[in-house]
Amino acid sequence: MNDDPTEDPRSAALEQLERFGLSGYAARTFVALASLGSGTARDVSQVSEVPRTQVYDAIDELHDRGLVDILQSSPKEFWAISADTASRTFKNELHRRTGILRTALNELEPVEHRVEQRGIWTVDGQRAVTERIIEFFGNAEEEIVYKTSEDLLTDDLIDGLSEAAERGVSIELGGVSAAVQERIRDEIPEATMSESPSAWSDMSAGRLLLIDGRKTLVSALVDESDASPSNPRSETAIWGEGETNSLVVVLNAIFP
Amino acid sequence: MNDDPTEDPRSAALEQLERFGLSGYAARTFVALASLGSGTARDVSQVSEVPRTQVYDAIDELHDRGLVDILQSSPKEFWAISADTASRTFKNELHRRTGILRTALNELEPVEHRVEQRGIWTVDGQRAVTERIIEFFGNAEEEIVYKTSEDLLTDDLIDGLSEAAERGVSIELGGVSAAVQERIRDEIPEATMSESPSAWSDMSAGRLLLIDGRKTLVSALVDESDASPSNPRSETAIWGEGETNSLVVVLNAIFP
DNA sequence: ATGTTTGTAATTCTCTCAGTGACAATAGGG
DNA sequence: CCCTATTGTCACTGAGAGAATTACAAACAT
Repeated sequence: MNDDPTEDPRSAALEQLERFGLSGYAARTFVALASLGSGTARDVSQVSEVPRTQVYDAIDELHDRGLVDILQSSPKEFWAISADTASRTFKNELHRRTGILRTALNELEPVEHRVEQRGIWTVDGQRAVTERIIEFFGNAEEEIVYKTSEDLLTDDLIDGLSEAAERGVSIELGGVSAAVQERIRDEIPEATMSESPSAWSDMSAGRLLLIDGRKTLVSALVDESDASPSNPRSETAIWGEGETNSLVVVLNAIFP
Repeated sequence: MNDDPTEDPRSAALEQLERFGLSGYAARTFVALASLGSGTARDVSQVSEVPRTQVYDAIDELHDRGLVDILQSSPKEFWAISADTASRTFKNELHRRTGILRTALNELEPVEHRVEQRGIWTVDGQRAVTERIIEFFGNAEEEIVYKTSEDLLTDDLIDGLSEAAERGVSIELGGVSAAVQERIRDEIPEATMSESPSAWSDMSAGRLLLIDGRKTLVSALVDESDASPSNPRSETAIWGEGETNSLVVVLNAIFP
């Protein structure tokens, strides 16, 4: 995946546009028009390497999406909306659609979304692990113990902790340096913090979460074979729920 | 398109998930798991009508996206993240990706994004027309004259006007009732407003925009053949730019 | 009038994904 | 311990979408 849009803007834009549902031709046509400002089918075809006869279909697709305006003349001329307007357009559409998805899924969701006592579940990927932790923060009722490698402590997570604290959940946060402790004390004054607590200091890096003594999650950072410099090394986590869950039992024993 | 997620949540969720890039099987599997909470391949297969043997691939896809966790046992058990977490996950991803797209397109964009003097451009669709108007608001330097059917005056547009007003652009807003005028005066005190100005009152509904005397846009609402109750009747607009542009000349003559 | 450019349409090819079946590994029950 | 049902993996087929090419008529310029 091309994550650095300044390095190869053309292919970065192409990738995103296609993943937003445009056909390959439509994406290439739009990128061509965006760099040209405006032009005819011929112009577009030359810089985009889309067959000229297919430019018209691509333009239809883009016009329907509101990304391109058409000048009815001969030859027809096409005009791409600005970068800012384009990303605004997408953002609006996607915002609307995540809203639809949210309510739809909430309609479907069963009342009890609880999980079995036994068993250890797996989650992979830094983003997914973070999301899962935030979800667990939201379910906490009494106590959160969270020890983390400092660079994994994103704003999302701090927000989640902060909300839990406001509900009256006691927070114990470990692994954070004195400097960051300072910053967090502003947002979550109730939290107790430590720099390198107990057994955790031994672990290379990763996270440990204990909630209400009955739900837990541990993660480790792994160097993958295809580790690219842009892509942060990925994370693997396991979690379990329930008083008798083996993972919960073990971790409760280690971190009293 | 299924726009009302409370009416048929299942198909609404399916549609959105697929448009976010999931395969049909993955989408159906996730919806099944979301209503089940958790279950085995067999369970999923029964409620989703995905062939049991394909559930595993679908789960892989979902696990990679961070939407499903896996219990390594026999039989394997699968667990869907909550509706809120799911929509959060998508929103984050899409936010990130629109950001990439924005910077990539800005890199590509030519310095002069100006359009020819002659020619009349077309835009279709309420959303696209609104976006175009906001874009034009952003380019205004001295004066905006905007007459609109009241129900088309969304918050987006008011924000755009407000920003322009802060830049020192004079605003003349027409077609708004006394009640709405009140509300707007709070946000844009500089604007002058009128209820049904000059020739505009004759037109059924639509919008008229004049910017700095050299750019203009007119729109009309059209009842389409396939007009569904959910889908608002669509809008068609034309616009032109330049002192000598024929549309600009005509409209400047009508609205002095 | 004539040659070129432009827009539309029909056609072929390719690749992804839905859908199906074979088969080995595993679990559970007698 | 053996037998049967279930589970997970793989390989295959077929249908459909989209990429790419060609043919052709209308519009335009000279």
